[in-house]
Amino acid sequence: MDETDEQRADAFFHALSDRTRRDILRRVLAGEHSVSALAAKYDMSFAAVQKHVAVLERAGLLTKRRQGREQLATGDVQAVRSVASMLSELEDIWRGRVDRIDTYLKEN
Amino acid sequence: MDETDEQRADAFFHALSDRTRRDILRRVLAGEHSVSALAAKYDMSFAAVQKHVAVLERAGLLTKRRQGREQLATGDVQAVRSVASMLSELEDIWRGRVDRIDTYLKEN
DNA sequence: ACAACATACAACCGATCGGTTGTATGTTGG
DNA sequence: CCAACATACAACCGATCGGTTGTATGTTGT
Repeated sequence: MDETDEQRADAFFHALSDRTRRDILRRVLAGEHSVSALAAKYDMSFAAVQKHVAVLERAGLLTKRRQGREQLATGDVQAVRSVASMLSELEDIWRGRVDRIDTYLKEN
Repeated sequence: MDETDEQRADAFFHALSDRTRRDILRRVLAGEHSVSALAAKYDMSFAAVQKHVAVLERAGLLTKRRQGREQLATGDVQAVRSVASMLSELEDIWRGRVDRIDTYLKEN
């Protein structure tokens, strides 16, 4: 967990901390959706949904590809897995199965 | 993912979205620490650290037990695992291995 | 060509966040 | 007993968040 990883973790967990964004992520993991198609599903403005998509994109949890006038969003399962691996690291710490404790907790 | 689970997810991911809180969680997963012992590790006020501990506690990521005048905090690895299982669910959606799609995405 | 559509982004607003200081309450060691 | 310690919590502050409306820019179908 270096500085860069901590920044990625900040972005990941922040992006996942909002219900609407988690719901959007589920949809785009199931398949490509345009931003407007996503916006149509929620009781909020297009701009609000567009910003949620942007947050997920900045965190690396989805990518967009342009097709004509639409922007198609797809969930990035590898990013989801790297969040999962951050949690595994926590589990490893709990198990005491940490190779170099000092990198995780600069003691004491 | 019912309403209650969504609330838990909100609390989990919000709690994990802060660096200091993730660091505290690592420490208390490795072993019990009093709130003051934790506070001593960070360049911020005791009150700030106490609030971080409270956020982790409200999310269920740690529990406290009183011993004399100290409050000893321990990380709850089961809570960490239930966050991991929320991510597995996302992976399942990506794989198309979702039993009841409608419960995840009330289409269309 | 051009009207309608899809997207992006800025400005703004109230609410929440992460930090501070100060105060109150309980616990303990000498 | 009481001074020092450990914790909790309220009030406050600037920054960020999640939402809004409005505007600009590109793309498309007819």
